[in-house]
Amino acid sequence: MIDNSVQKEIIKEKIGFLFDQELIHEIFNVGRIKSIEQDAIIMDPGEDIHFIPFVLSGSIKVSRESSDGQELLLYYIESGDTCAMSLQCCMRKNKSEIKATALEKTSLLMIPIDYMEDWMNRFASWRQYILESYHTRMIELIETIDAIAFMRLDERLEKYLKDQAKLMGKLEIHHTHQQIAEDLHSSRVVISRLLKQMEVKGMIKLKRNCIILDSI
Amino acid sequence: MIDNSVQKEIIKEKIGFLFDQELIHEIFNVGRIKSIEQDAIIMDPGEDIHFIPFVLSGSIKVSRESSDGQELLLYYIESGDTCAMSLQCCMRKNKSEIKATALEKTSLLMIPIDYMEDWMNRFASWRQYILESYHTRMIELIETIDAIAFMRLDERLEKYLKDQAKLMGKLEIHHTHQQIAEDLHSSRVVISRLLKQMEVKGMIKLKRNCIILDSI
DNA sequence: GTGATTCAGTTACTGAGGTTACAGAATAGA
DNA sequence: TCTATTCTGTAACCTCAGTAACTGAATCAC
Repeated sequence: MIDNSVQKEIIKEKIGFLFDQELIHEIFNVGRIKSIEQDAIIMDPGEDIHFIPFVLSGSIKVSRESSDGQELLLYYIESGDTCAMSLQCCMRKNKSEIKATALEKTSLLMIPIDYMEDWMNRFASWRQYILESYHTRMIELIETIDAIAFMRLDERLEKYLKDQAKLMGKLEIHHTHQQIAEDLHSSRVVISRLLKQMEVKGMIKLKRNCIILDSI
Repeated sequence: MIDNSVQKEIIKEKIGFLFDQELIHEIFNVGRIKSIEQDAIIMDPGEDIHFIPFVLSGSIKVSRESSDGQELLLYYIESGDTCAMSLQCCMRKNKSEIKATALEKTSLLMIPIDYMEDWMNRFASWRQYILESYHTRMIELIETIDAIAFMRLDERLEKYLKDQAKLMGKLEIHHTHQQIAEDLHSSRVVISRLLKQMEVKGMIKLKRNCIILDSI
């Protein structure tokens, strides 16, 4: 139960406008706040899911892992959003299909899955939110498919850097080439090569652990 | 309105077990049956959506088109299923993001979008169905991402042929190499090359307009 | 049947991106 | 300060898949 008034204010600010008053009260009653450190793994493929996480602050990276441990970034979840995949997984008590990692220090509102079905039946605003959430993720998955199917790696890299900059709200990106290679499911050498080309073209500046964009 | 008793029987058989009696009656009242010829385009990117289609018989191929007209197969919709993408598109009166084509002679039950929100509020079985539909499509999209990100083209081709055979219920696949190339977003020459390799390995037999699988 | 069209087979070539290997720069830790 | 570790740059090489070009086989239209 959330009885800290500061936390209540944060919840109201981040997701309050989405739901009716009654639902907000129930959220206060059953929700828990959880703080996540940067780079902590929130969810892993095959894990059981018992809570629905709402992002109050910070951001989450959702990625897919192949059987032999290779990764691919699917989409980000920002403040006010939830992880649509967990919703139905929860309702069927399924395993997770994806991996979720905190991109920065992140604060989550955790709702036990037992309330999902009840809220689905009682609150139109909840239904609306869940449906929109699903829809947004579908669109983002399709965007990801567009990228890997139709774009060359240099274009995907450029998009990745810009997306990352937008998400974090600054032009410096603090990632190693290795990390970027994993997100794009490529290799470090190739990413270094392409980044160097972008630097020569004057699009970015390269430092150790840091890429500085010219513009978004 | 559906007053043909044969049609009613078909609907009951295909989707009746999913919904309560009252909802079935409403479906009879507002639904229309539409017959689609093989290869007919049911939906195109950018098109307005006014109806939700349920597949009663036949099957539908859903694909994504890039800006310059290249295609990529996303997933199939079989009897008893609906097109999740259209659901939310409808509710927000959005445009389609995808292209849907009939794989064979297909019979659709068309529901005007105006009933969506009302049914969402009134029928738990409808909510359940819609959520499951979204979830299934998400899983399939992720499977598609797995394929294009982690698999080589020869593996994808093999999977494609087997999926196609399962879907149509027979080992002969009546496609030209060109069609397969489009679905997999590759080129005809490459597909011909890989198919020939599969034939040499004894996995398939090749005829004009027809590929015969050894097994599924 | 005959010509036109569509489909499939094949060769030669190209290029994007992955791999291996190594070296030097930056940083952390003692 | 000295050493160990991590990160980046670069070169040489390889492979998968795409492209262009041409051929013959199958099928269609008349």
